[in-house]
Amino acid sequence: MNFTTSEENYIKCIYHLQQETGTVNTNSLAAEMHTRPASVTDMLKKLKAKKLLQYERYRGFKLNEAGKKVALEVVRKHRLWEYFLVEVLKFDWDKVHPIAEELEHISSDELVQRLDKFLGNPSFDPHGDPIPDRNGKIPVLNQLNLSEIPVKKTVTVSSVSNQTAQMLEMLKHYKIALGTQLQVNKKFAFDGSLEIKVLKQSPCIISEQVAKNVFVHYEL
Amino acid sequence: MNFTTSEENYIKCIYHLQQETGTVNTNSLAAEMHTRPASVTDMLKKLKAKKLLQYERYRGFKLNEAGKKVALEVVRKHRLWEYFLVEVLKFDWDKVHPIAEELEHISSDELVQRLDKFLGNPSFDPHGDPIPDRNGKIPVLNQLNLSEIPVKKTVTVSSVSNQTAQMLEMLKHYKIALGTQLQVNKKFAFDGSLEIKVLKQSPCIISEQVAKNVFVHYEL
DNA sequence: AATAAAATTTAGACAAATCTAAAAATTTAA
DNA sequence: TTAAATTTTTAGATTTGTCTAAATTTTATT
Ligand SMILES: [Mn+2]
Ligand SMILES: [Mn+2]
Ligand SMILES: [Mn+2]
Ligand SMILES: [Mn+2]
Repeated sequence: MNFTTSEENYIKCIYHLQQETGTVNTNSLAAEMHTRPASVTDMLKKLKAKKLLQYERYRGFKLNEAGKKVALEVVRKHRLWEYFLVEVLKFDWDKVHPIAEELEHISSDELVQRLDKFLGNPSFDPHGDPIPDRNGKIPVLNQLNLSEIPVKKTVTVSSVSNQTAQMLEMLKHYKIALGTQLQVNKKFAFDGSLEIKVLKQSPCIISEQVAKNVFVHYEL
Repeated sequence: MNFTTSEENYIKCIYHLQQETGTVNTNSLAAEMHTRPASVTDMLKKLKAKKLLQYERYRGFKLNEAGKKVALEVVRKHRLWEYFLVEVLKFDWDKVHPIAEELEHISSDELVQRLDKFLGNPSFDPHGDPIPDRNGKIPVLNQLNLSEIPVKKTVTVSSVSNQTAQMLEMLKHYKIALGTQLQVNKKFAFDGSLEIKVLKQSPCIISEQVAKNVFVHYEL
């Protein structure tokens, strides 16, 4: 089966939303897609006709197995292209999303296979998000939230959940990127802020809001 | 100004046709685009409204300077991506056209700049066609048709004008690719066929029809 | 349980890109 | 120089994806 760019964007968006909430509703999908609820309803009918999702009117919806498979293929392409843009073409990691949003719709399967191979079958994209393999299998990483780790423990930044330009700009300022090693010096109970020490940088303070969006891993 | 995929495909196609014939007519464009004359007329109105071409109804049409500029940008992207697919991802040269036909519509200017730089600012695509530079300037190569070169002169294959799958399959069989060095041993007046000797291969005979589509260059 | 509020869908419209069939203009040829 | 053939355009539909405004259904609140 073949899908339009618009269908693929909806499918991917539904996939991300249902990862968090199980079942998805019309308004939140409309908000996420920057479109109108009526447009969402129209598209839901098409995707249901193509047997990609469970959907009863007024009842919410979620992708079935066929839908998830399509979503994972698009996610795979998106993240492989992001990896390419950052690692090969040397883009900053906060500039690649909109370009990958276009590249993910290029249809050739062989292109994806060869790109994957050329890149060395990477497991994570430049934002630390896992790249599904050709079978849709997603690598798991035992990761913790930065706000929850013990002090004085050296950890490695593995992903960032808020990927807005504002957030990424802020992380760039702190010189925090994926793979950056750091430790928490002190936790302030008053507002949940943290003093952290990034390797080779002087200590600095980050808000709880930032910390909540940074995930790290460390050896046990 | 921003253009749709469909507009870009029409513009590119008009560009190629007017290179040969000066001014283009509705039916030949429809044939080349695998569409109907009525659809061409519809698109011509849009492109004229966007001031990309000279067009009076029933009178034929051609791109103006603005239109040529757009065409050259699309051609540049197409050929850069083909170069990428062959040289970086190791696709066979006869497989890349349909993929580049999609990739050429990715809109980011910075992507094109970085891709060009990463590839080493190549001047010719895998089919030997020149790649316009960022200003739309096209490199010229002093080339001759294979059917016209003197015997026993070593020449280098520089481009192939018929790029159908059938032609490329045939050239692959003969082990002729861009950059291949060869010489003509003998010319047969009867049917215009040639005995050629490809470097490191034993001599073989090619038809006049094939030779007419192969262009070569050599030092004077 | 009745009513108000919120969420969702339907109805109807529009733009882009395509098509077929018919009309109009141009070119060719008797 | 008319008539025939060819080319091109117009008229009117269709599909996809979107929208606004109105209607419907569900959920929350008195
Ligand atoms: Mn996208
Ligand atoms: Mn990403
Ligand atoms: Mn194209
Ligand atoms: Mn080419």
